[in-house]
Amino acid sequence: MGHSQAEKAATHQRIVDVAARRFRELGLDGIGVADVMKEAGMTVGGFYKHFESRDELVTEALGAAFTSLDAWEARAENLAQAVRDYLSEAHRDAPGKGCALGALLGDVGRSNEATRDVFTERVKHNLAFSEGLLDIKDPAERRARAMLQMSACLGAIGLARAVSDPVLSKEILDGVAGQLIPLLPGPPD
Amino acid sequence: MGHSQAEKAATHQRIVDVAARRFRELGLDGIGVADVMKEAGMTVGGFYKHFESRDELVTEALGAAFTSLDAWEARAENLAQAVRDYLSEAHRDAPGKGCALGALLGDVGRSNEATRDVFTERVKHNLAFSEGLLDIKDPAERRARAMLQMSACLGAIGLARAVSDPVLSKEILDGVAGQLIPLLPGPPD
DNA sequence: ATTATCTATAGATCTATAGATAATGC
DNA sequence: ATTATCTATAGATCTATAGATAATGC
Repeated sequence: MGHSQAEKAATHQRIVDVAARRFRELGLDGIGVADVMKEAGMTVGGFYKHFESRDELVTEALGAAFTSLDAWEARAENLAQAVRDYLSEAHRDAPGKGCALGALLGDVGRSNEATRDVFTERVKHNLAFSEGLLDIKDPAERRARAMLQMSACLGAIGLARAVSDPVLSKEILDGVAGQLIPLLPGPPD
Repeated sequence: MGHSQAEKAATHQRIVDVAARRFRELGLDGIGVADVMKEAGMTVGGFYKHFESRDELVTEALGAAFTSLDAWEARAENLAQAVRDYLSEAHRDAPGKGCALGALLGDVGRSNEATRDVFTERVKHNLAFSEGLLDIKDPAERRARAMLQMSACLGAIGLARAVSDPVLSKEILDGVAGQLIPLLPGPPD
């Protein structure tokens, strides 16, 4: 108790990291402030010295979930491999460290403006990145193609997580990846 | 009070219909038993003469949301028009009477087995229907194509609802529809 | 007699705050 | 002196149940 500014900053980061993982696993309403604090090694009372409200944690954790995934982008120059990684069983089974767009798509649609703004910025960012890698002349067509790929990946990972039949789940991952990869530029390997 | 069996059946249907609409609008955790009952014109006390638990209402309402949409299928022989209707602003803005796959995709991924089973059956049903309309020889390719279309539609409607920028939202609906429709059989109109 | 519904409430859980405690940092 | 954290709790909300009431239906 009565810790330093440096410790407070580290604590803050721990809270946000726990929330970023748990929100992706359990949904934006799936875990309460007290349990997030407990997992961060704290008790609930300290929470409001770090955040104005639970909503503020949601927006900050969503942003953190996004920036923690910038590593994906570095590897994503190979778009085909990026699609395979995205539509993998490993990603399906680890939403807590996976894509927050896919994990929280539905929740964000029912969230407040601030949360939807954070989400929207990431959608724009990812679309721009994707467009930059596509080998299509017409800008409108290129942008539409990027939107198709994003939509298909988000829908497929959501479906793969939702269906209770593991055979169907794998079929969706592989089937959609198989449909998307031929649409991409670069050497088909 | 002390109403007839016929009235009870009508009441039951009213509860399920309210829940089917509200769950799609607000998420599976977005409305409580008491509020569902109030909107159905009842008080909370009668609920457990109709359902063993809240979870039972969820599975029954999800099933009802699906069967209430069989009307779509009748009109969907024209696949291109079905995609346009699905990826329309009208559908985006009325999740309560729209596709429950799209509205509840994320929620179902975190739900219990019974709920995921109901969802899974509908996914299989819709895939089989879609495959039947596709003009592709190879069965595996035809099935994968149906999965791509479903994934893209679910992802795009989810994105269109999640982003706070209305221009981007419309762009996603139109862009993805524009990418999907040329892949469909039938006269391009 | 049975039961569909109502009012009322127990018990759990969640957000947010109050006040105490023990460190930091001027 | 300030503050980061703790314990404790107020007040709201949610699921589920108990017991009363007024109809149905044998």
